[in-house]
Amino acid sequence: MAFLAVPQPFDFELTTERFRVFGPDFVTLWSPGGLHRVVGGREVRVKAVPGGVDVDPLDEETGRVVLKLLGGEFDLAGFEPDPVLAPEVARLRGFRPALAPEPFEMLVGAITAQQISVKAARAVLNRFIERFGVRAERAYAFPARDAVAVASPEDLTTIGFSRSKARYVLELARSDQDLDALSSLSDDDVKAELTRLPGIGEWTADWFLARHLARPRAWPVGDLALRYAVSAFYGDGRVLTIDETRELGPRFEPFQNLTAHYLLLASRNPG
DNA sequence: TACCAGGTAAAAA
DNA sequence: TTTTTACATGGT
Repeated sequence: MAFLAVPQPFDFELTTERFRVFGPDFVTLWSPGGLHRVVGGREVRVKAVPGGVDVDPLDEETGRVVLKLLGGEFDLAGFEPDPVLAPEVARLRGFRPALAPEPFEMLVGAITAQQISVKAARAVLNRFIERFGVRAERAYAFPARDAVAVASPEDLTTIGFSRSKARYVLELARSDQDLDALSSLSDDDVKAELTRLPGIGEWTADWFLARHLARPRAWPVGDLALRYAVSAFYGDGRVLTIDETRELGPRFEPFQNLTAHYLLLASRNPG
């Protein structure tokens, strides 16, 4: 049991909302007592305390993972939201976009969520985690890339992946792409590298920039929920097209990522 | 019961 | 080059 400071402002309940509202996440498992996650093979419990979180057990790697998970690297204090969004940012003060700490986890999660509802995707992904991941106490470690690489397409289609997605996940696991090395590239270069892989289009690459690398200007215009949210705040009554949503991006410069996350959270949680 | 949901690639026009 | 279609599951 040890205190880990989180940059202020920080609201634990708002930040962890996405680990509850779409159904349980077996890898980042929410319970009334706090968040459970496996780090380095050990289960860690994270709960809110004033000024940050209590982490048990806490070591250097765990601190790094938990801070990333809770969006600690976003510069919320320096966030200057668009005037239309400002009241929502004030209402939802302390919300930090929760990040996927590992790149493979981010990409498999995004592939799973392509086209289908987040709740449907969550059910499929949890079966994948049960099948290929390792359980500690309550939470599972996300399946290791080499454990997935030796799976068969049928292993994945049985769980609920489409044949296409089964191939995307297997080719990603077996690809020689160094996913950790992507963090040193520019936004455009990350997208160029990722979209060379089968099944990774602009939407998936944009969310990788947004929810794994925390790039300030990530703006996932292909995302249907984001288009609905943008349309609700900036539209004229109809749903904006992808191109129209893209054209609004510069208005939020350089806070596109935070803007997208606040728009989505505000839309899910109307005032 | 249908229909749609935080896309992508391949086929068809 | 642009438009259309197949895909799989879970919630409403």
